[in-house]
Amino acid sequence: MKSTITDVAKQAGVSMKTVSRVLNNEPNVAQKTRERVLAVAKELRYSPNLAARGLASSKSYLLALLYDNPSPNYIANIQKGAIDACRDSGYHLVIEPLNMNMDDIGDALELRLERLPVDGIILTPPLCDDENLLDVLKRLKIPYVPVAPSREPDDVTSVKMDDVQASFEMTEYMIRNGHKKLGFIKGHPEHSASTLRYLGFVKAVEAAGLEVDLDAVVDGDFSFKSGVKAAEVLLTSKERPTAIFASNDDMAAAVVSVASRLGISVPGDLSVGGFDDTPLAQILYPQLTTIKQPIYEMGHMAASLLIKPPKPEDRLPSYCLDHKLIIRDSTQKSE
Amino acid sequence: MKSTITDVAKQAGVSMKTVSRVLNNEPNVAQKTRERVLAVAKELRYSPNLAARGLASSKSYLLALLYDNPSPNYIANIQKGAIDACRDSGYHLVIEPLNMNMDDIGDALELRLERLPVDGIILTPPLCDDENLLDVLKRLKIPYVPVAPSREPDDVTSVKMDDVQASFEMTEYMIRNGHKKLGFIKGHPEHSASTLRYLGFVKAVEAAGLEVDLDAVVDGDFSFKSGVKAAEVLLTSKERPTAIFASNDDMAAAVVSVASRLGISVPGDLSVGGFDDTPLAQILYPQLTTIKQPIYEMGHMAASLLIKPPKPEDRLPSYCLDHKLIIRDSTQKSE
DNA sequence: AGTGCAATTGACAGCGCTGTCATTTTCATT
DNA sequence: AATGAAAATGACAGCGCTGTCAATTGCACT
Repeated sequence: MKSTITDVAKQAGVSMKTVSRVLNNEPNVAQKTRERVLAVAKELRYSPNLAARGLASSKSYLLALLYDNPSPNYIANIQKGAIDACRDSGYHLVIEPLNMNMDDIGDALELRLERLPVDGIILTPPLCDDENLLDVLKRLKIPYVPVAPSREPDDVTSVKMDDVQASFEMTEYMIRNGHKKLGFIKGHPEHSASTLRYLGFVKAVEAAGLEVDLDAVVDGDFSFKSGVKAAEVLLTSKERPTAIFASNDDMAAAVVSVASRLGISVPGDLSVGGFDDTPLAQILYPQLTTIKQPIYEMGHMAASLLIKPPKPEDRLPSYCLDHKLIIRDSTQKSE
Repeated sequence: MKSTITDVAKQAGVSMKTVSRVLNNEPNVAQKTRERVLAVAKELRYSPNLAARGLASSKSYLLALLYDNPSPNYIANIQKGAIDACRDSGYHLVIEPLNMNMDDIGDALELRLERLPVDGIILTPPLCDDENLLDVLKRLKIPYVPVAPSREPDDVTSVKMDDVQASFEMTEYMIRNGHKKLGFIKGHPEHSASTLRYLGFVKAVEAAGLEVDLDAVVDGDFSFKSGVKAAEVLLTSKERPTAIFASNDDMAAAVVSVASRLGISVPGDLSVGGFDDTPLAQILYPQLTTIKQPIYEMGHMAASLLIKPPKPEDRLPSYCLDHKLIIRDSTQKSE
């Protein structure tokens, strides 16, 4: 039989309210009382009834993760991070896939929120840049945290990574390995990350006193297919690069595939770098050198910020989390 | 201001209880009354307070999805199916990643369930075969639906697909295309699907009056790497197969990759079939002919079964959902 | 010992809904 | 028109918790 707060109160010889105070970490409880209550609660394996709590406090103890991201991997990691953050705080995560292409996405969200009011929302890209959505959330006054938004809103805290710096590091790593002829494959032009990653590449090249060879910078759109096209251009040009940095793993995989078809050995004749550290990066042969985004960490941080918002005075406009350059087998020193 | 059931009751000129009955589709309400209440509810944009409902009815209107599956794609699809099923019934889905390798997985689950009691649980593989977990669920008397379990429990309804039949169809398709020398790459020996898929292959070969060439049946473990090894064996043997059926897409991708390295053209010289229809299957060049599992559908069905359990008299031991043979570019007629 | 103030504790209502059971209405049948 | 059973409706308590506010206790200081 599940025990209630009343059971704990009786057993500990205090009032329900005091038990409630202890369980919610409210101040003004004598240390001794607090310990006794905690001990009894543990003994009785008490855990509060979420519905009752929610009803009384008009909180839901629920966070929602909104997404419309084609990458299951990205979503899975964000989810995991958010769930882990929720777990210790008695919160839970509900997930809400949303379809970007529907015309009335704002209404759809509003309807969902009416049915299931949540205490906060995690917005993942590309949803975090949708004006309709943001308007609805502001109007409904629901706290939210955008993950990796294009433009940082000035009124809410967001969570992100530094694409420019990551891209800089990958490029610098290649240059440090003696590569001078560098190729770059851009991402989808409408994706803000594309610009940033290219920027980091340019910065690193220039920082090394080299020059960006614009003929070796090719457009792509993050798809494997576009990577194939780009790789064909780069690998059949007369001044073939010795290293190619693709803006994501799918395109990097395409480079490896095209190289293999053309009899160019990776990493012997060509180093290849990707971005994202998708499962693909380890499936491939050779395994891809790539950038691991702090996806899990961003999910974790976003949830934490919603559960325990920092005081207004030490609110940061955004939290930038650490990425990691993962060196695997697709890159090596230039001969 | 959010409206309550009382508002609707007043506006419709009935009692709260009648409104409640209408909203819960209970019988014994005059058709006229029902319509009136529904109209008012719509007008007021009323939607019930989940917490209050849960508290009063001691139901949670929450379903949990338990998983420890390395494939984000699989999970994402199950989730999507389950969520869509929940959406129309006022249910919501919370997700619970669980770690198979922890020693006290049963306790961990029990703890979670104490904190967040749910009305039902969807168990995905490989969790659905864990005795500890099943014991806990039975003891706690929480309804659950296993998805694609190895052994069908006799007391609960499960949801699955027909691996044997799917595998049979792929093989038959290859044979129908004139292939006589067929290679097969097995899956992980401890995964029940491996056996079933191999069985379907054997059945189809024999049904066609052919014989299974055991030299062309190679072990694998579902990983890309194991696929590479298997492909090397198959493609360098003197009696090279004209078609290879790999037990999953990762291994099929490995076959394509090895073939390309060896100068064997796919599908010109070699047809390749996979299983799962992972995103990889479409990323690859050529795109993989494969089997699409009804993952979304299984998630949907599992949730539906929990939300609205069939009457005991027409309970089925399991629901087998339709897979689909997806013919893409990695297979063609044998010359 | 007496005073005042802060720290601690408790009594109680009520969050929005559903379950129970009593009451009223409807309607086929005599 | 009278009767009875079934259908429709409503009154009310109470689910388990927290917010409000009042009551009590502890303690430093006269």
